Amino acid sequence: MRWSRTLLETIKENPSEAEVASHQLMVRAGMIRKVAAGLYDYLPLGWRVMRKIEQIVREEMDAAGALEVQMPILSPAEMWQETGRWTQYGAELFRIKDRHGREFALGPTHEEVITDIVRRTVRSYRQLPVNLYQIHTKFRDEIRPRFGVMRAREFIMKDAYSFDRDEIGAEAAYDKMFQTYQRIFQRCGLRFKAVEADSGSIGGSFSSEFMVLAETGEEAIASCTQCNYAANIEKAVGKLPVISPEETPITMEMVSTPGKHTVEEVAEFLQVPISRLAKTLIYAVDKILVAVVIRGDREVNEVKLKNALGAQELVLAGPEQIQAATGAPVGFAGPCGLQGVGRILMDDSLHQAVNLVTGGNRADTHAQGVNPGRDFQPTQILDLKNVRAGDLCPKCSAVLTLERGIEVGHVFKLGMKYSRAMRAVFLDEGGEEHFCVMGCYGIGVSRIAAAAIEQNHDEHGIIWPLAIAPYQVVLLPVSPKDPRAAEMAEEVYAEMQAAGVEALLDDRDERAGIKFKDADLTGIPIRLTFGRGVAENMIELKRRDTGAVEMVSRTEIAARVKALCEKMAGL
RNA sequence: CGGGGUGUAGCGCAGUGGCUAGCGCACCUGCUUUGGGAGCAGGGGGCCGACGGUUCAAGUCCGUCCACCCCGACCA
Repeated sequence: MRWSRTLLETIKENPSEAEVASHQLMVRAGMIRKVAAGLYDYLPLGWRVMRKIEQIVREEMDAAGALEVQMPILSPAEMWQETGRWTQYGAELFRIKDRHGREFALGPTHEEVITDIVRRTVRSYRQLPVNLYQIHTKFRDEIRPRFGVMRAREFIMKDAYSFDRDEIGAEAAYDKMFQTYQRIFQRCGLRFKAVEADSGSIGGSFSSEFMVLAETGEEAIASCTQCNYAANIEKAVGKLPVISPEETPITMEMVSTPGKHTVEEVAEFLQVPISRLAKTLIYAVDKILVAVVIRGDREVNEVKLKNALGAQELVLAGPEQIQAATGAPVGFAGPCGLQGVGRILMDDSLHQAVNLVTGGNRADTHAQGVNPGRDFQPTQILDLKNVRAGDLCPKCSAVLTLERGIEVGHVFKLGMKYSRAMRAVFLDEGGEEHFCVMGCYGIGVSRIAAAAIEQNHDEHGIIWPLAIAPYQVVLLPVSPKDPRAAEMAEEVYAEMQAAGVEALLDDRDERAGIKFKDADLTGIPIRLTFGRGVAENMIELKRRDTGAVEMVSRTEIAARVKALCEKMAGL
């Protein structure tokens, strides 16, 4: 491709709306342009990257035996009602009505539609297992779209769904996809980590996320410094030592704590460490109030709490609800004698803890010397806290660290959630009917591009991994007025095309500085400069990643570039 | 949804209530320049987010709405 014909406009200044490097660079390099919040045009350069990523995904999915299909973006409300997700998915589901008033969803994911395909197609065990996938646009009305295509309302996703006759088959399908995903992300040149994850609104029994490690990632990951344990913070479990187990329990007594309603204020006032406090949070869960008691220095993990309660909606109770439930204003709730809630859940950080300080369920009052089991009876003791760096690994008890990541893939074991709700059944050898056992597997194609930039850039611009670069080589004649250089660039450009190398010829009538800056900004892995060396039939070859420069003779250039491409692609 | 911020040329930004709304970049023409975002000269491009109000006079003040960005979404 000739640069002058690509409608490729770069800009010098960062757009004011872009915060993170990938967003800034994608806009500056002319890859994307914002249409509205969370909606982007993919311009020619950006779209080439998407197609590169799609192609890698497609090749690996095909190699894994999956079948590509295409489902409609619109799906009828009835299907979503069958599984209950029409109401459960909430405001994130884009809904529209047709001219007759019939309701549709813009697909955020396609479990319902794929299950409908299978229930209408699969009748016999002989047709199983099957794994169907598609690559197209998904719609999610995100609370807050941000970071460019990283969290957009419309994005490109590969979604795959496996159907098996039993758990053993489903397990194998899951493992196959897990391995396939590792290959895909490796081929895309990403540094990533697979972590245990919560299944969220997709459901199912177990899931793993593939995280690209980056400071700007929206997800927090806990991982073990010794073994291979790694989990999303939503799911991660950390062990911690119990508080002073050898201390003898003292008598519980009320103390006056006027105006002290945060844990920090109470700890300071009573001169005890914050970890000695047990805070009591009152949640409103589907109209019922639930108390959660947790160590003062710890945070409740609402995903864990939701899962423990089987709840869909979870909000902290308002001041009136708290007053009604505890008899005290906000800040003085405690578990002892607490009558106004349905359940008292205690985080296991307080298991065997002694002599705690809690709220007194009376204004300006706290209780000291509180001992769980003696002074109050939790309904359940559960792990409900967020892991912190320094907690201990649940598998091997080594220290856990926290990192940040960008979720680029997620694989789920779904079980029979959808096949049962939508009656996707088959007959076995004995003529007996069974539900299909499902798995589902997503990859954020557009997010991979952003994640790759987040991991691979410098102050000059993008540094594409070769496999997903929009072009592999940029040819740069330094002076348009130098006919020998221009001519040689044209010849080499033709040779590149003949050799199957994707080349971009910078044929613009621009000064050298502009061309060099743009070559760096757009991040094309190999740059060929036709300048001073041309008189001696030499071409300068520079790698964008290492910055290494070498002079290559005119006769060897095609072979050299071809070999370097193969090396950089890891072939 | 709550809080904060911003809307002026394609992009980045100036602009005491007072003449025909500016600057840099980008764009077009010409001349010079030519290995790291050139110089000079000339030029094109604006519903100043929308609507309503105050005023002799509104980009500027007031109100309402809209869009976009950031933080938060309840940790007692």
